[in-house]
Amino acid sequence: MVRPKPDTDLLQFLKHVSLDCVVFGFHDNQLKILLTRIKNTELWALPGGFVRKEESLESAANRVLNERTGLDNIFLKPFNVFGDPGRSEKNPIANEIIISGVNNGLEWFNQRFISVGFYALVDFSKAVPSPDIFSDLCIWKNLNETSSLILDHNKILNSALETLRLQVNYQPLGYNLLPEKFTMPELQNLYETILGKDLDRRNFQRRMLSFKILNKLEERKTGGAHKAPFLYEFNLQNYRQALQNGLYGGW
Amino acid sequence: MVRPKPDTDLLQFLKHVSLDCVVFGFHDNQLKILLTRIKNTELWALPGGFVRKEESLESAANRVLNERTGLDNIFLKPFNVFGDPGRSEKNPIANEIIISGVNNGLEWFNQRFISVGFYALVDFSKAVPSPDIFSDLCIWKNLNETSSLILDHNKILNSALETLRLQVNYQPLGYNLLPEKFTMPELQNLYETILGKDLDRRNFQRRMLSFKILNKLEERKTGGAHKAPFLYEFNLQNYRQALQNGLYGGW
DNA sequence: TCAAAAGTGTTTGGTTTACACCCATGA
DNA sequence: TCATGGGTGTAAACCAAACACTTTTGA
Repeated sequence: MVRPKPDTDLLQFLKHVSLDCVVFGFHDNQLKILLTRIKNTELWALPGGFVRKEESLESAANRVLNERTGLDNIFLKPFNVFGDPGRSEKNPIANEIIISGVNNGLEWFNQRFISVGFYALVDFSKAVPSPDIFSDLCIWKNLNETSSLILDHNKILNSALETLRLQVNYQPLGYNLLPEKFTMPELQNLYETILGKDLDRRNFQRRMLSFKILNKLEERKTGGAHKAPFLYEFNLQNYRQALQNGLYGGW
Repeated sequence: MVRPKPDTDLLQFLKHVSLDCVVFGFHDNQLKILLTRIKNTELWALPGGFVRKEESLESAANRVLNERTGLDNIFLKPFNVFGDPGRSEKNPIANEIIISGVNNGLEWFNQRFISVGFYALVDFSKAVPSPDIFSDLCIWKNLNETSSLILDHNKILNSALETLRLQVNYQPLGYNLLPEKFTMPELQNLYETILGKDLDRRNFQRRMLSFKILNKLEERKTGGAHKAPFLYEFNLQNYRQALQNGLYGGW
């Protein structure tokens, strides 16, 4: 097997094209975003990368996310393109590049980039974040801790959030963001967090169950205070089917 | 004023990046798509183009569409990115390029392209289609006449259609696709065409009016057979407001 | 034993659906 | 004059919002 050249050989990538990933996870009743901290700085960025000359965009995104999370077969979708001239000017990574002496690094990062934004949904409990060669840290942040990212990454993040909200009835959010087994309150909390509003506990449950996309398990989630809630899992077959038409309704 | 260099100078554009436009119009109760026919062939393509080095993606799309339709301020949105390796191999335009002797043309068209797909909504009655330098014809086609486009343009078209259907409650489709004054049956027909199913005439009208986004005019549309229907126009202020939350409902 | 979370059920009111009826127009 | 399309109205079915009561649990 031929080992891929290391990422420091920038000539293997398409010029002018990059990708940025907004990786969503859910933990402690909070929507989390995966961020990297650029080496020798306090600056935060979305995980991103470039596209190899013989690689599809989706493969590139998968590769990048695999490197950042250790996961395979991540659920991801392109949601927008960011291509304003000047958007990638003064990229702080360029400084890091100079320091680490990557070949043609400065020239590369001074290009104008058209960046394809992907959003990804991952199981928080399974992801193992790890930084790339430009960063010294890669961790989950709460949404309210993402206020000043580099370049136009806040714009990209907001665009992803907007897409997530619009597609809440058309994408398998719960399936990808929650562990295999979860409780109804956890699922509700996820929806409340994404939609940014409270939902009635009883109506939510009735509605969710009416979709016939959940299997109720015998087990309950013990350990927490208060009454132990039942565990559910997704009925994948019915779920995919139901999403074809959208989980109709305006929450 | 400095005149822009002619399009035959390909070096003024970003490498590896292109854009393809799915332009929708509505006429004779049919959804129409703008297509170009490649010179010296019977091959049809979506209108497309490249991105100047100092130009935003949106400006590039606007420029291309202005050239193809004569219209300014066209409603357009990026809806997807198409970047599979090989998608732009064997581009039939390359032959045309050889014939017309464009500088570096063959090399240019043999690149791998990441193409940004835009969909546009235009008033059929106002657009004046005209071909680009690679085509000898630019005309409206019905959806059912678009079966074998070049490269992956059918895939792009289908993706645009899917987006249109998903966004039917969130985008000002009627406002951009219909003339200023239109009848309720025309509006209904537009929705039926996009959604691909029949709607009840009376319920459609009640619902549309309940959104408060239409001004009913005194005039009626005369000339057709049968009872003359009233004309309406959009109440732009209310329309924009209403679209913020989506025209709730599952048709 | 009590506050807080979770399971289950019911009432109510608005919305959507499925219709019926009348009017206008050109063939 | 009549078939067809358009304007207006209504009853029934359905669904979603609001709310009550009971059960379980750890502090």
